[in-house]
Amino acid sequence: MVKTRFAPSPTGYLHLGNARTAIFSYLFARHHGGSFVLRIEDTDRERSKKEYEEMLIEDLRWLGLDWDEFYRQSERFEIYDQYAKKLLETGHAYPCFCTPEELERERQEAQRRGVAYRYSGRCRHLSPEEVERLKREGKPYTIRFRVPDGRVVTFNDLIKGPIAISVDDFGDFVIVRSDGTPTYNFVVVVDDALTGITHVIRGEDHIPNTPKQILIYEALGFKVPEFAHLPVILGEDRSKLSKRHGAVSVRAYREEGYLPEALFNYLCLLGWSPPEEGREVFSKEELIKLFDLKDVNDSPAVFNKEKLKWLNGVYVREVLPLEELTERALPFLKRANYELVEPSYVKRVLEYARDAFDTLTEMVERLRPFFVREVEIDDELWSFLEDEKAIAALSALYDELLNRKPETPEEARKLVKEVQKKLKLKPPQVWKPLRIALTGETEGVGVDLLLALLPKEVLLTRLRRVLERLT
RNA sequence: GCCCCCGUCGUCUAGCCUGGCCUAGGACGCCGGCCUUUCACGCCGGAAACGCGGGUUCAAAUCCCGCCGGGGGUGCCA
Repeated sequence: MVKTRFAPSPTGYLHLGNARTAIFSYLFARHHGGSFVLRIEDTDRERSKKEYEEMLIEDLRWLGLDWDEFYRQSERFEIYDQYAKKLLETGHAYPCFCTPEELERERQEAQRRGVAYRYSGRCRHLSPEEVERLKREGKPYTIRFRVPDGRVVTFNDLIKGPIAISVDDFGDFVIVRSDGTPTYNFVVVVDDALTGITHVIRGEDHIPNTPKQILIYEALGFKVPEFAHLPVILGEDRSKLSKRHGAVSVRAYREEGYLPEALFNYLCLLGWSPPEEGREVFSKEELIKLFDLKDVNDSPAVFNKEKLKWLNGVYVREVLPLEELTERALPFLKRANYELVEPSYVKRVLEYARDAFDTLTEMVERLRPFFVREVEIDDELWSFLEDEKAIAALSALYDELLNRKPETPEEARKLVKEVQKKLKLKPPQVWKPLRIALTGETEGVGVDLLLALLPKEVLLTRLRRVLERLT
């Protein structure tokens, strides 16, 4: 059975790149009817924070992911100890008493000579007696993995194809720190092996780690899983997507009024393409059905906010059921402190005006005239209203609305047209002042919608205030 | 420096494995038009790419080599 995992470290918000990795791992597992594990990689106790872990989980859930198993590495230290001991016993690892200062010197020396740095292996050959003596003296030590000489580790990456890396590129590496905590390359193997992960799907920045991990798998007698390394997500300048590029956390997009379904869908389009050409809008269920690692592109993708915005708009106006869209919209309208935020009313407005915005924060702006009681009109716009014809049109409209409030946009257009004809005006001569009177803007959603949807008394109040000031 | 990965329109991508169907297809964005009470939405149309140089071949985006460019790694971070 297929089993994948997503293993974030709780050191910050859920990054878009990690979110995509999580999504691909999730889709792959679900596609194969397998299971998906969430593992918190908090072995670095300095940087790991409980709050981050909570936000990570919340964001993952918000995106629509669910998992079958959950655990923290910080709860499994005894297990790692056990395996470290085993490596020590079998000679695959050894204690290293080199101090950070000594290692730093080695590193600088290597750099000065222009050669690749790798640990010298100085502690490799300490006799058991020496080790005992140093330990008794209380000298702190790390545990290093003994990398076999001259080996070339190969693996067949499911996305990149065959990869071969010589162990000459790295020296014996630390698997247990001097404070007794295990390091990433070690625990990742123990956990993946013990929990039966069949496919390790992660970012391509982990490719250099893979041979180290394969050596540990072998030393411990574990079965080596399949690996799939996803190309990274880039910013506009083609460097790895980071804070410098603006909003890069799932949280930020959530707060900006993006829908989880759209973000999920968009992230999938970054690097993966559907087998059937020409379609880009997919539900999670469809993605589970269609997703395959063989359709993942092996070159990095630039994150394009414009396209995400467009796709979000597609979800807003076409995909989400009206009921659902209303639910999502309400918190945003409430947060804006609008007065006319009543669910059934909001639903009715969205029914007609959902094609006017791409994101929910954009909605808050664009649909403002529907939800506030009164609108402000800038001085410069008054000049358009201080016009004989405009005044005539507005007062005629006001009189009509008094006893004939239109219930649909069609009725509204009919009513305005009658007034326009009667006063012998051109359409814009009545629509434009009416728009300004009702919204304080020169552009925006259809005025017919406002006439049909806005409560009668709100409509009349706005017109009355304008007319009072004009006459 | 060394190691690894990558290189099709501005961007996401299809095509590459299994050369000819590619006059290189789709999408976002951009430009123009239509619709229209405005802005959008929608519809129609357009500009826009095989990094460079060598091979192999009747034929190369597709296969091979070199170069250039970009990215990542090089920790007692993950």
